[in-house]
Amino acid sequence: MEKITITLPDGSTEVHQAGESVREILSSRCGDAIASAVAARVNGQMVDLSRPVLEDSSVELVYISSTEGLGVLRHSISHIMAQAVQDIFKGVKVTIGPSIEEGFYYDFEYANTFTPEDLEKIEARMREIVSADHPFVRLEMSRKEAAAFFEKKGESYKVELINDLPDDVTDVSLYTQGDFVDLCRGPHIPSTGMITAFKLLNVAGAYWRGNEKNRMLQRIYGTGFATQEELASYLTLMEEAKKRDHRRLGRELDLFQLNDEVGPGLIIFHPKGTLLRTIIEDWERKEHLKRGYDIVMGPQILKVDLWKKSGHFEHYRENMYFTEVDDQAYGIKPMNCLSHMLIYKSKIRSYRDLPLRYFELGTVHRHEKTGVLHGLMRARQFTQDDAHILCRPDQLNTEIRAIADFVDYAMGVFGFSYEVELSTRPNGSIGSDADWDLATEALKLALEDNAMTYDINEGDGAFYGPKIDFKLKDALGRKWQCATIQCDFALPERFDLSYIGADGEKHRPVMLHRVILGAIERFMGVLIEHYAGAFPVWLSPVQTSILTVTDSQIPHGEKVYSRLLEAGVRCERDFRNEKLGYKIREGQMQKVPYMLVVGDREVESGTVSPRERDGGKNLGSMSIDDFIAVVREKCDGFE
RNA sequence: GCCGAUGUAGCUCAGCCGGUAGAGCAACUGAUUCGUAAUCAGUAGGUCAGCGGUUCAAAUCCGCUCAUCGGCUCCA
Repeated sequence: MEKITITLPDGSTEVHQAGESVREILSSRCGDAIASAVAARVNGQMVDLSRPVLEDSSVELVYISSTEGLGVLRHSISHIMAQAVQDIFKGVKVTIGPSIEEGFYYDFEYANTFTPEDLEKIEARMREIVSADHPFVRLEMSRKEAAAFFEKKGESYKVELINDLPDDVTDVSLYTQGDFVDLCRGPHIPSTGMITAFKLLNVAGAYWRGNEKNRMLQRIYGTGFATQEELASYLTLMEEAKKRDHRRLGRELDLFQLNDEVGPGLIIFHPKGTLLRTIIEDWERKEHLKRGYDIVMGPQILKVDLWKKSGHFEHYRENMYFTEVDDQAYGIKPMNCLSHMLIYKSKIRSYRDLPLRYFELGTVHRHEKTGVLHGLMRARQFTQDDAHILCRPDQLNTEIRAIADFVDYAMGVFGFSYEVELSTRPNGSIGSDADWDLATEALKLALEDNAMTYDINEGDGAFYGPKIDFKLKDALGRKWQCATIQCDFALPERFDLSYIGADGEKHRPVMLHRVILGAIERFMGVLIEHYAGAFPVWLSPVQTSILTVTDSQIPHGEKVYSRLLEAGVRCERDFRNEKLGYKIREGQMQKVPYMLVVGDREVESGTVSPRERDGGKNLGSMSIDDFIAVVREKCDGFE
């Protein structure tokens, strides 16, 4: 028997027989620990504990506590779910069932639909499979054999998957637990009995292979954890997320409404929502002016011919609204670029004039499909903090880097971290390959110059150019696309934009489309959920509320109110005939940062007693001016 | 747009096997004048999403439409 050398995580080595399984190799060494391992990593590759090791290798155990280990567990649960589903329902075909960030899913083809009651039945059957403690067994077959095997079972999706494997794949692996067999790369946990905590969550439709031209399958989502406690805390977190839902908070905090009588995807901003929005917009204008942008404004509707010229009519028509005025066809703008192009064209431009940066808080309309609408996050009318930068090719790098810095600054101000993605040329786009390459390279280079790490999203660019997307992460770790930078050679070409170079000849400028917060509506939605409605002082539409103890302090309360308004503090009065505790409770639920208690003591000394929302601390009585200073300090650097 | 679920008072929800609607909170009115998360009492509030069908009778059963929610595809 051949001997092999095994390197352990601590760097030590052992000699073993070739062909011993990972479990055999590590059992003496790791003792009890191996019982809680779900899989192993051999030379960096994830494998089953039962996998034989044939050559010199480094070997380590993978536990549920690691992200990968949890993924293995969840993936195994998805197999058990598939088994349970096929046990209970006849005529179900299996497709794919991966683990995902928060759990797992499995897609099935089934003539009937799964109901919530079915999920309970499936869960019950899964528990039986778990207690039967079936081992997960790996089988290897040639792809031909495997295809024939699944063909015979009528599992046509599996056959399709096998047939679509790259040509150089000769063998595939299958996993069985009990009498269930599935095509699968693995690895899996040793046996079904290892599972302690799982729950099926919901049923949803999903296209086969994510393509809307394909058949719609039924997807069952579930999740699993190492312990019941972790599962319970996950479910609690979901409840918390629900409480932060911006649609719910929007109503509770009286920020905005979505009304059926108005129409889907159309938002009415109430006074407080409008105030919040105005604060953000004022901040934007100031920050843009600081960075050398010019603020501009274009019309809401532009003639259809102009949209034909830009390419939007051809490439974006399904998302546009059209109208007619005096027998003339108009398109309602889904993007703000056209007016900006015409501003550029209104004069002859010199190379010395560039870059020109046109900024518009531009309201656009897009006909979004009904199924995607979602409160403020996905609306049919929204306002972008949009800008178009026209520059010389040699300025591209500096401009892109400056935008990336701007985004970085803005995310810091609002308290978000973010990730960066670069999206390349999609199908059906306009422009030459050379320009696309140039633009893509420019974006890439700027990111690298700024030392930003990024992922590449192949084929996900806009129809006119590649883009950098910034996905911000909120307090619950959810990601939202907000900022984007898009590089565009096509529109300057279509509009025949030019500048006079140092050589006295005409040259073509390059254009950057970019947003920092994205859509103000979406950004507000994200902010609401991020802060759970408890905005920092500088953003709070109501910064303070004055609470009288009894009616007799109303005159003093009014005085405080007008002093605060005058000082620019956003302020409300709660002079109702209610007990102080009642008013405080309400102010707390309305998430007002400071409540100013005004009782006889304050009247006498001409002061206020602020109570902090966060922590409920009573700051004691202070003069009105001192309180104004407290608010100003909290807003310092933002406004 | 696709798959599924849901739609009852401002909000959260109850309303069984069909017999013309109910609670809590909110609102309003009155009393109370109160010191850091809910004072008491009373009043009002519903074309049961809309339209059509079945039935002696529909919130309840059936169909269509609209909207919302969870996903898929798409996206700021």
